[in-house]
Amino acid sequence: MSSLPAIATFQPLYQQIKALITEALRAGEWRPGQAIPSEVELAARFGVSQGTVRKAVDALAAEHLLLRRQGKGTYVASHHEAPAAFRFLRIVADDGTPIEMDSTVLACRRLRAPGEVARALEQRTGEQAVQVQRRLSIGGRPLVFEELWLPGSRFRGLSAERLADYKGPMYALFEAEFDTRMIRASERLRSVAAEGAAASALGVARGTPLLLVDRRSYTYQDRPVEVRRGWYLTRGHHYADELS
Amino acid sequence: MSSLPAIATFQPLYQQIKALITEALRAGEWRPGQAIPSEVELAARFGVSQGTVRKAVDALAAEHLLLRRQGKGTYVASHHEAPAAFRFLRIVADDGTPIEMDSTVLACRRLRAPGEVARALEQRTGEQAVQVQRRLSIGGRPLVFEELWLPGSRFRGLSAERLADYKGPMYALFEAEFDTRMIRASERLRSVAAEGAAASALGVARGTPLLLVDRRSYTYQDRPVEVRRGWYLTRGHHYADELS
DNA sequence: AAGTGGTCTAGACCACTTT
DNA sequence: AAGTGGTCTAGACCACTTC
Repeated sequence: MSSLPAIATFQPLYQQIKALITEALRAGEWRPGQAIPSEVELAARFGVSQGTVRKAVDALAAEHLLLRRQGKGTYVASHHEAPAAFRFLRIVADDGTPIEMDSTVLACRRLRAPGEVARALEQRTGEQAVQVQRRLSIGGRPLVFEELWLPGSRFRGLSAERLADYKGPMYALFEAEFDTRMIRASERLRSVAAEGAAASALGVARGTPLLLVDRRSYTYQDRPVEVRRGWYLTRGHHYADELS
Repeated sequence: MSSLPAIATFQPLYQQIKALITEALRAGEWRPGQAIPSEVELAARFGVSQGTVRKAVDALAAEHLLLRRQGKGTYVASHHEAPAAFRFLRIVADDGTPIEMDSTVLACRRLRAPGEVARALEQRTGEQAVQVQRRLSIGGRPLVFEELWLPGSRFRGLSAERLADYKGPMYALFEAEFDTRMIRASERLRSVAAEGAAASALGVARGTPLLLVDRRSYTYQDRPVEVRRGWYLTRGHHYADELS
């Protein structure tokens, strides 16, 4: 006879299993790119049937936390693999050409987080944060200017050099070096006139229309870990979105 | 003994059931807002187990073609209900205020579809199409100017009057009056300078930054049935997107 | 009480991958 | 041959809605 759960905490078994697996992922029990135990093993570990584990894993795969590979096993999703990388890169050439952008790091400073940033990151006001500014170009032509803020505690040791030396998506670096995997993000898009740092970094006249993208990114269990603002030059490229 | 499927048409039973249900939806066997038969009835009709029907219905519910309601039944999704309406309306006030836009129909003409439009709608070039132009305002302040093209054959009888008289989302009208339910859409976003018809409809100076949204909408079985271009004034409002 | 979808189990067999 | 996830079935019971 096991103890009963407290009122209002009833939830289906498979959701409890899902939460346990998510917690193991957050704790780093299995690394991105690695296989997690088989369904049979997980069923034994949690004391439920394979069907229940399957339903939990299905849900996590639908959220892109896990990746199922028939005959091989179930893997922890990673930003080192193409499918994950493109989910967070929505800018696309008008003719469908795959894009390959070069990153130039313009700044990487440790500062006290401004109030708005601290709130978004759920930090105490004035706590340390890392500010990064960079430009993304394609064949020498500037396309994006970005400024992002990260919680200082999570990103100790992040520097302009490490950002510049790293080949591949920034989120892959965060995952590999700072144990921080971006799971989802919410964005707000606006059209604005170029000015200030964005205009000069992109080399366009003030007043040029730019797509302004404000992003908040979250890691496991919906913890916010990045605030990002990007200015996109949408000449020959566009932001792609699927509504369904 | 039933006949064997041809080579390369093997697919899981539940996907075949899913296709059969989709075809019934396309054919209008059950109307938007109505309940479809219960899982037990569908299982009997198709000669499979309830579990297999369940998996097919789960997939269709995940694609928002169906809506499950515990204890009541499974319903055909409808643009007359809030959840569906908001999936295709991504513009949101910065402070989160729910928005209520007034539509002013500026034009509704039957024309020969331009080449690009005809291609997008998979029509023969020169076939008839309906062009609609309208302005969306919020409290008297213009927010969006839109131009959209629909295949003439599907939208016989569509007129400026019917558009103007109808209360509610345009897709609800299309669903109720023209048997055409928009299922999904893909959009391309750019930042552009206001000019021409968009500038005058929105009452802004030429050169004002606008968010340009190009949309293609599809009905059952991925048939394209709408091409739409919208110019959004993003002052106090933004386009919201979730990446996951 | 009866009907609906939601959960959980157990077992069989299939498709794919690796050894 | 052995191990993985993928499909399909059958049956039990639960939660919610309606009569």
